Amino acid sequence: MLQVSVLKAAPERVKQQLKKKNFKQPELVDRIIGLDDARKKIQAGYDEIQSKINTASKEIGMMMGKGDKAGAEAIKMQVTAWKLELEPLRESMVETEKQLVDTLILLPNLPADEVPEGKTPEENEIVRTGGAIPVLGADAVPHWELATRYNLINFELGNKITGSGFPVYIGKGAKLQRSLIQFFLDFNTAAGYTEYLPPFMVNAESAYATGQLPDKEGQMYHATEDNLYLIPTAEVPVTNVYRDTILKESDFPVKMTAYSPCFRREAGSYGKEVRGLNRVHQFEKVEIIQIVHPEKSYEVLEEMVVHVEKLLQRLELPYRILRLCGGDMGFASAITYDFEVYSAAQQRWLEVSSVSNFESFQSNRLKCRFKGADGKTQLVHTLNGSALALPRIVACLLENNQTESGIVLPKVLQGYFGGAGI
RNA sequence: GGUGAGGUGGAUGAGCGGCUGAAAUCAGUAGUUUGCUAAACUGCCGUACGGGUUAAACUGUACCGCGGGUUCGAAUCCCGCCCUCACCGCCA
Repeated sequence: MLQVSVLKAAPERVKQQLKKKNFKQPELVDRIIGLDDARKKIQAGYDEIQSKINTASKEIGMMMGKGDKAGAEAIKMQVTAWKLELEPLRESMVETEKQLVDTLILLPNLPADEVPEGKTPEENEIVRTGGAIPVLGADAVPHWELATRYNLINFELGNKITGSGFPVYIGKGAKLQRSLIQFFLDFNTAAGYTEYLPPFMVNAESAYATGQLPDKEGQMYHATEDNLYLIPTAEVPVTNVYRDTILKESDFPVKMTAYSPCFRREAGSYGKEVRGLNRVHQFEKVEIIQIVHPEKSYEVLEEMVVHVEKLLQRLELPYRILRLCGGDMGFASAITYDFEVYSAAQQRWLEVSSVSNFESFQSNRLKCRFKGADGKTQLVHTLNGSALALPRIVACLLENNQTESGIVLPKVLQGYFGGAGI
């Protein structure tokens, strides 16, 4: 959620920025400013009357103490009259405030200056690429066939137990998952991230604070009996560690990493987009999160991008880093870098990580602030990224490293896996 | 699932209709002092939205889990909800 003060400081510039994000109702900016002004005016009137009532009530107390019953009664009459004036003001204040928040919540975060213009994924900017795209033999097959051939993943079994999009990992397939998780967590903690193992379900308050509610309600599985949501990413529980807190500058940077399964309903997908591991309802992911001083967030963003890049290099996978264009970015993000790895058998790029700076958009709802050197509290900046999401990494590892005699794993995984390949 | 207790500022915890935005202690912070380590003493130390100021000072309102109610006046009384803890039952 944006701060009203940001809109007020430069409404026209905000509208321009919203346009870049492909937001269709820039007029809401003026509406919000109007509502805020109205709210202030109403509150000023309300406060004034309330102040008179408070003063009068104290007088009554003193008169009663002195035994001046008649005097007290006279003031009581006056207070009753004021209270009648107060009621409509209170109603319109609550109503205006509700409208203000309801409208403000519709505005996406503003894109950073370096975010490219554009509306579709085709307009994303390729920042750099790395690794070599392997040349596969004519008999190369996609990962879902390899998974079956070596009995690593059973998709049909998942259908039986739960439903489509819930793959069952078996034997070496399961161990590969565990190896990757272990490797990622080790790599992240070595870089100074503190490991968390968070709850995999969250309450509505937490889901709201990180922005999953109300925007993406349909995306999450909801256990209605207990009103809890299955997390779509570890970002939700882990970022909420710092909900309603005021940090000191010396607490920066807060660096957290967490493994979790992620649950996503992913309505509306179809065809080869969802084949095999390309898109599933439950998958494993290791997330990195930082909470930092606002002046440092872009520096930290670069650091996180390099960190994720190193992971891909260690895995020896061909990758590319995209800077998303305004129209393709997420609602809460000020800038996002997507990481894609090349799936050699499917001959397409698959997204495996997304690193974003939310600036103060998330911390505003999260109420995560810090007290600066000047003694003023202000909002922190939050950033997060996947490091990494497993399914598509597994897809590429299988496809790109397939040989006639089996699948060769990158060196970095061999120790974790307990073998050179499958 | 049953029974009981309770939710107060960063923490512990007092207050149980007006003198309480809230004692005290601890932590934090600024300073004084003693030769260091350390201790003692003194001041400061909640958040949000307003007014005010170059900036402060100062000042209005709200907030003692959340939402209602009673009252001239509520942290304090009443109702509903949420949550936590303890014991019992069940269970990994």
